[in-house]
Amino acid sequence: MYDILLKYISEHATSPITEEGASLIRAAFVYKKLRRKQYLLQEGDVSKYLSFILKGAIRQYTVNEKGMEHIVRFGIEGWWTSDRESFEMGTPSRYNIDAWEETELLQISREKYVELFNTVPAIQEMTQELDRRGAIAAQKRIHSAISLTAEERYLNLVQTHPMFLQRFPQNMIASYLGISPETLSRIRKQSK
Amino acid sequence: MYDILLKYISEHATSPITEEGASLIRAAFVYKKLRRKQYLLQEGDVSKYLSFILKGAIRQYTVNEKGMEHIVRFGIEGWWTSDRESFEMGTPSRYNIDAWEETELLQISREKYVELFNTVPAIQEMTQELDRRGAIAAQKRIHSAISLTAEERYLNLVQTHPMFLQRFPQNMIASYLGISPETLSRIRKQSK
DNA sequence: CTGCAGGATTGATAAATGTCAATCCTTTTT
DNA sequence: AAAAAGGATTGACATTTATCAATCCTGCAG
Repeated sequence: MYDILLKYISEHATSPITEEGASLIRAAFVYKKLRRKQYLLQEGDVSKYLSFILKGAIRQYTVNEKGMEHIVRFGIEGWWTSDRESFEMGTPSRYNIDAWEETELLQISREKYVELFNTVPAIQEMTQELDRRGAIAAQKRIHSAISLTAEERYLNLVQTHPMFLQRFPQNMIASYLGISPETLSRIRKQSK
Repeated sequence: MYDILLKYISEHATSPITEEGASLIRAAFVYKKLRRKQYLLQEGDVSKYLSFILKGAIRQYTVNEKGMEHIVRFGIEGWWTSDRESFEMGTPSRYNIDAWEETELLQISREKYVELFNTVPAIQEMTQELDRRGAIAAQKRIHSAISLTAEERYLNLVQTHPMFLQRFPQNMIASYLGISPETLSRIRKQSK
């Protein structure tokens, strides 16, 4: 179970994980299983853990006054999830995170993460690598949101994250793109 | 001149900068001045430097086939600029960065940055802090783009970055918000 | 099988936003 | 002081996208 995580870390770090590092990692992460629709985080709560997704699919979203959901992030196996602001600052989150598919996680608390960060070089390197990729991806998504039409954003998603289309229903894809489900349906028909 | 940078770094790091660290920093950063409208980076070029803005105002944007500009980022004194993807990967950038006001920078190359990162703890800490803040800010901007109306996005900008409104013309603010200048003009009239 | 629940699609219509062209300001240049 | 340039505003109109309501699917629970 931890092998998947250890493999992931070493693939995203430059230095290898020592046997001791591996033990520390195994000791710090706790396994958790979520059923479909189960919350990992609810608005108003503090995001206590950073979770590595072993299997399954989750979404992070807000709910506005009118009850409309807006998905800011999807996650599937091999991705991490948490509300970073809440996790790092200890403040209540404005987001919900829940499982769309039955999901298995490995979770670590902030304290243990900081500890690992300072004792296991591969963890530090992986963090930097993920920050880098995250920053680049965020920039692209912002650019897409402000400069493309609904159809272009959809076609872009098909190119960049086709797996999302397999794993999440269309109404969630629409929410992620910032358009209504009806508009997405029409775009898809249009695009043959 | 370097004092502004050193002060900035120490304010965003936990460990203090040693005298030796300060010398290394001074040796690594090079001063550069841009006139109004001068490019710091042009689409197709590689972003060779990470720049700290001492004074002035810049924007990072794309130009599409129709010649329309879309601003993804503003920068003023105390902010950093570069196209991160291009800077880190050495790939040609899709963005332009140019000076809106006359601007003074301190620039560092990737090689020197990596070197500083590995020898000056405060640089490493500052980088982590900036990544954290950048990730949180990016998340908020994505959320704003997919879930708010044009008017709400504008009012949100007024709250979060009022200085942008002072420093950049309205057509650039509109571009940053992903709306047309006419729409922004009408929103502002509307909002009394 | 049958019925239902969760989505997806479709049509009609409304609302938001973009586009184009004219005009109005201001500030800078000559 | 006049002219030019860069923005901002306004009106008319076009286009995109949202909203609402009615079906339509399709998989699965009884």
